Amino acid sequence: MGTADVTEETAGGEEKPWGEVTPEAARRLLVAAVEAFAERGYHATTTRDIAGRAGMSPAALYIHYKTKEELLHRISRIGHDKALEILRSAAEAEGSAAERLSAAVRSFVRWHAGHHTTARVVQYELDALGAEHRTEIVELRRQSDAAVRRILNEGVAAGEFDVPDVPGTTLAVLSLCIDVARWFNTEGRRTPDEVGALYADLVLRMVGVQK
Amino acid sequence: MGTADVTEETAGGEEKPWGEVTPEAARRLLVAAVEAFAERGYHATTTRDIAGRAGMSPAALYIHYKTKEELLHRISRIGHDKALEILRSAAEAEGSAAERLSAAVRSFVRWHAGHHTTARVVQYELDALGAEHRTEIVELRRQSDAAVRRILNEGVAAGEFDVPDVPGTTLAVLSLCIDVARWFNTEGRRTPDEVGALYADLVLRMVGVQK
DNA sequence: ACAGCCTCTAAGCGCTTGCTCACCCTCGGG
DNA sequence: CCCGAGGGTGAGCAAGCGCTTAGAGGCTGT
Repeated sequence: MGTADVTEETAGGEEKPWGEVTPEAARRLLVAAVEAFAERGYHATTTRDIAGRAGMSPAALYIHYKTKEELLHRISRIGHDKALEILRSAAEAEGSAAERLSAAVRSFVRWHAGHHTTARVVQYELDALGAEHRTEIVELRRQSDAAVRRILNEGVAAGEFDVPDVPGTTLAVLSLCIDVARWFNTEGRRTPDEVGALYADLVLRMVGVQK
Repeated sequence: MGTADVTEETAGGEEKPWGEVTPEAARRLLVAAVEAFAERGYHATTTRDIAGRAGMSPAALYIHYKTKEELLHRISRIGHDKALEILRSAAEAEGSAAERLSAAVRSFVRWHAGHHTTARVVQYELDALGAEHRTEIVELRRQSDAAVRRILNEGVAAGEFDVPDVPGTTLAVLSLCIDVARWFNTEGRRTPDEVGALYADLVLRMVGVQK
């Protein structure tokens, strides 16, 4: 089955939300689930609600997904993959540590703001996953942590950053970015780009870079 | 069995865990609910689970609380009151803006780490409240926002801080502090005091204060 | 044409949920 | 001694839950 790669790079303009989910009906169900989970939370969402949003009968869900938890897992997995990829591609680019940190925070935050419904599910419904699926996802988060910590360490080694507590600052930077998914609102006055720029600036200050 | 052994005293203030909840049985139920909500979330917690943790039958809950949602409201209200009071007393103290900001962040974070089970319910189960209760709580959060923004504005006016975007930075500071409740773990290697100190330092850097 | 397959539905099963109700216990004041 | 009041319980109700099953409908290849 699975054709592969999850990576569909958002080049410049177009963006197809969940293109990698292949049977069209399965994609509709998944999109409906993301909306419902983000709005009411996993446990408060019923399978009937998901199917209803997708314009299908409750039973249709079980043709494409074994359980409601599998739906959450798929969402969480794809979302984490995408978030991690975004972080990494910025972190592994060329340039000074300050430039890479700035780019990583900017794009990571922009994703959390722009896809805040998905991000909310991805970041805040982790406990609803079964034990096995959860450990799989936790491993992905460890990799996000490692990516950020690496930039900080390199910045310190190069004398660019002044960071007394690298693990603690790594935690704080990621926490700051992730929490964007909680408060960001499309009707608010800031665009994802603006929040990304603001946060990149704030994080550079946290590591002692003057502008 | 359960004696009132839960007394965690924070030096510097008279504080009994949930002393203001008056019938003893009601207090036990509320403490049980905080634990359960923090562990599994509001919607995944059953009234039977809460009653069971308090050593009572499921029906006992309804002698002291009209609904499960009222329990959440009581917890949320008391928790927000306490968090806001902690923020305010630091914010309205004497001293420079930098000193007050540092103290506010330190104590706010310390509370979120030390009482992370309560804080998790208070900060992340807001959507589970009914409409009326939610707007009441949202007003309290607006006041937290105002308290922090005031310090930032005063610091900028006094020339202590360099903050281009005061509302945005206010949001970021509060977001950073609040998210502590999500990741903090008692078994981790940091104490609430250490996290508070680290975060106070990071926030001072965010507003452009050199140490 | 039609068999084989996949998608989707109507109906519903077994179970759990939030919550209720009739009744029992304990206890202080006459 | 009885009394009434209020905290507590066992049993259980109506509703809603995740999920299953039997079968209808519509493609495709021969």
